[in-house]
Amino acid sequence: MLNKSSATVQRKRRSRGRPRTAHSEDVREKLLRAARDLFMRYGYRAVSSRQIASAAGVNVAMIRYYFGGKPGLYREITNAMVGPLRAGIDAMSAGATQIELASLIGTAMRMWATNPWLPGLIVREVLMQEGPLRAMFIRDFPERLVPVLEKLVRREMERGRLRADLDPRLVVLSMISLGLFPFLALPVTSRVFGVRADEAFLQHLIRHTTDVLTRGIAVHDAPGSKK
Amino acid sequence: MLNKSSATVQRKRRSRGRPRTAHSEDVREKLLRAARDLFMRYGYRAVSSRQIASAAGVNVAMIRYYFGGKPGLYREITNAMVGPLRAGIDAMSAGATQIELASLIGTAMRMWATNPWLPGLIVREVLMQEGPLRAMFIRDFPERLVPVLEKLVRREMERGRLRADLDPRLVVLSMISLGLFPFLALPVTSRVFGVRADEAFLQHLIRHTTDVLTRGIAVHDAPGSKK
DNA sequence: CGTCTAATTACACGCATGCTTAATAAATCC
DNA sequence: GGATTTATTAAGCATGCGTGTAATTAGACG
Repeated sequence: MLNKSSATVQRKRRSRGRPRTAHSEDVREKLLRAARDLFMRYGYRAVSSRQIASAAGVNVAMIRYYFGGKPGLYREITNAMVGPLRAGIDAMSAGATQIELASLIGTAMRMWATNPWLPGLIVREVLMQEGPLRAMFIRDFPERLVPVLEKLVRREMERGRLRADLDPRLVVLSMISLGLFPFLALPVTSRVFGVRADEAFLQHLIRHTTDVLTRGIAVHDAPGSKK
Repeated sequence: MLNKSSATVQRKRRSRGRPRTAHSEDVREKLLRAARDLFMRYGYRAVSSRQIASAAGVNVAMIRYYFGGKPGLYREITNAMVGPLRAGIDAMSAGATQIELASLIGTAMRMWATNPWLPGLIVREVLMQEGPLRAMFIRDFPERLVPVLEKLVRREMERGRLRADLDPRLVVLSMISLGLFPFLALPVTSRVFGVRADEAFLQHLIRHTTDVLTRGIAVHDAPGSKK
């Protein structure tokens, strides 16, 4: 009878107040998950609150209710993703004396492979002019990481393990370039290079990268000794 | 007398119709310049038509008048910037037999230094999910450039100039990483690494990069000969 | 049972966006 | 010199944005 009154609709529209079964944390969690996916794929500005809410299947106002607003949601997500990385840098900064340069790149690359959103997030926030947290990111990453790496490189040079005729700062830059860019390019790489981004490829890539880098910056003192 | 009528204002507001002195191409040019600066700095989505018009000092409607709309303006700009690069790739694809791999990176790096917006533009359009021209960019760049480079690398391997135990596709990836990323990072690099982005630094960077790359991927057949 | 709190919805506000249109005036043409 | 074309402006349109807010309801507490 095409009844459009509100009394008998009861289709998919949820009624107004508090829901019957209390699944409180559920909404918060769903919002976080949807927002993480969208923000990491398209960036902060390109994703709207309504898009996030729609993807999470909840009302828009819940963003304000749980996170205070769109920036609060973004901050929550970035903090969660970036915390372990920051901790890693700090740990490296503390015990920098017993770290092997060659294994460091493998560690970093494993980090990118485990958290595939991180390279894009860092590049978007740090290198492009985008993102509302740029200053924080720059303070957290390049300004903390680069001096540690530079000191490491200089130490290895003094010990005669790295070519001393190279500019240590540019060696650091090359390390970051080789270690980070392939993961930035991964979505395109898999199509253009015809490779699959699986564990086997990751091992292959790490071996290749460390190989190319070390045979470039390592001193060739005894070229015929180790094959 | 606080006269607010339109007859005697005559301040900065231009009168409605066609301007007295015909500076027709001027407006078009000013729009292109302003749009190029803004688009390259902040990306397509983050820049509004009104921002561009305001920066160019012209009316918003002129964007539609001259370019049909915001996408038309963007297309015009990207085409102009990307044309020479595309031509370069095609030329390389044609006469790929007499190209030296080592000098190629220097050429590319000089290209980035001359057109500082290009690396950011390419990364934004190709690697991130952003940008309305992503498909076109992918077809124009990685899908055209990568096979050419790969063939070049394989040829150099067959000639015994490059290590044959490396994966040619990953060598190409490393070349692109080392050649492109430093220019992506340039705005941050200059602050974090404490360097100035001048001609001297460019030469230094090119020398360093080719050095690191070639001593990594080149065959060490006569290690003691050239010191 | 009455009150209070937590969780959720619908709605609307003000603003910015890209785009369109009508009006207008100089330049040009026949 | 009247008609047409070209270049420009102001105003407005629909849409989408982030954010508020009042209403509503289930559960908790006394």
